[in-house]
Amino acid sequence: MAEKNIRERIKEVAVEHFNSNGYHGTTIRNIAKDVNCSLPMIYYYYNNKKELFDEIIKKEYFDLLKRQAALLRTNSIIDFYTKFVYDLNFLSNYEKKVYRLGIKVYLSFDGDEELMEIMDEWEKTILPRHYQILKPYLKNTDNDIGIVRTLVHLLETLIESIVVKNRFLPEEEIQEEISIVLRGCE
Amino acid sequence: MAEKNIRERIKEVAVEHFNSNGYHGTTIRNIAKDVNCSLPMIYYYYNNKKELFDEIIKKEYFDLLKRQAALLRTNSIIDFYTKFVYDLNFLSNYEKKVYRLGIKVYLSFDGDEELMEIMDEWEKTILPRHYQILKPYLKNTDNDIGIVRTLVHLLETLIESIVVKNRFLPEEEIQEEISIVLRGCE
DNA sequence: ATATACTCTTAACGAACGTTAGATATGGGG
DNA sequence: CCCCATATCTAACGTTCGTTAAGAGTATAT
Repeated sequence: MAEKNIRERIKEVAVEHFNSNGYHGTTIRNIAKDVNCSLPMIYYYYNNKKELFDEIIKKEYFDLLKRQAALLRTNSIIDFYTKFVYDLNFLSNYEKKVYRLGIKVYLSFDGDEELMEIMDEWEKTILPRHYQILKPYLKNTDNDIGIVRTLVHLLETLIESIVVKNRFLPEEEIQEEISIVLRGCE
Repeated sequence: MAEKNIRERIKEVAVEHFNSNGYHGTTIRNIAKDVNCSLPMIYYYYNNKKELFDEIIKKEYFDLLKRQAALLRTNSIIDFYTKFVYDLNFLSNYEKKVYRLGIKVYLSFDGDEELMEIMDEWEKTILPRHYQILKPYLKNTDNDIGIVRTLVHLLETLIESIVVKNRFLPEEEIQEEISIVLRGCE
């Protein structure tokens, strides 16, 4: 047993490498080098390269999404979404990279078809979920769904800015943009 | 000389492969196989793999962006942006793949640092350009820049939906979302 | 007809890859 | 003290990769 659980160390380093170089650009040798262990050590904990990648997406990424979705609601809907996005700024580097990797698979820039299908299933839940959250604040006009869709689209770009492009988004900017879309609500 | 300019055929097939498998997942051998030519043929027209990738991004992708930016303006600003996005639905498959590949590099999911820098330069021009376009329609309130930023963010997601996720976005949906952000303008 | 320039091929190079076989170290239970 | 399971290593396997050397086929110009 090394200083830290080696299995976890491997996963952490793997996230880094998959993130920077993609699935095919990442080599088991380089991961081993950064973990400071021998090459077959990785095969001791993971059956193969794909299994390592899969665990990151299926466990780490989706755990992160669920943790995020369980955020408590504040009394203002605009504040809620602002906080939702703003807090992403303060994810750990590891979490940000897992998130980034997930988005990469979500956009089918990496991973395989099996992972893509899992992502598609998740995507279908997004709109209804936010519709439920926003429902009490909507004014029952005929473009309610349009507002939800627009907000979700905006959120997607904001998340990408923070997580994928690694920018820091100030709270006021986030609030301003969300307010523009939700203008009239609440 | 083959049926078509072989150099162009190679580029077309390369776009396909880089798109599906990323830079590292793409092999010169597989490109050659799909082009129906021998492997060194590719080295006859391109010095190496990276040069082939670079030409696609530096020439094809940016040519596409410039062609797109040169769109004529209609009299309504909402119609202008709606058309801007809606027309993406009808890009050729080749153009869509080039676009997708460009976005992949833009999000630094592929490519190298040199290409990333070129992208960063381009990105800096985006906000000012749209501010110029929107200027006559803005009401000189203190969140003018916020509206421009929100619109650009929304456009980004819409473009991604069509080009990256390969969805078809109906004109009404696009118009609805843009209207929500530009609500009050014009 | 012969030389020259362009187009394209077969065959191979060395390097790097994912993966595995087999041995060694380590540490607790009988 | 020895046994056995777990943890880790060195060394190698076969495959595939990017790239190139060397030359064959073909058309044009002299």
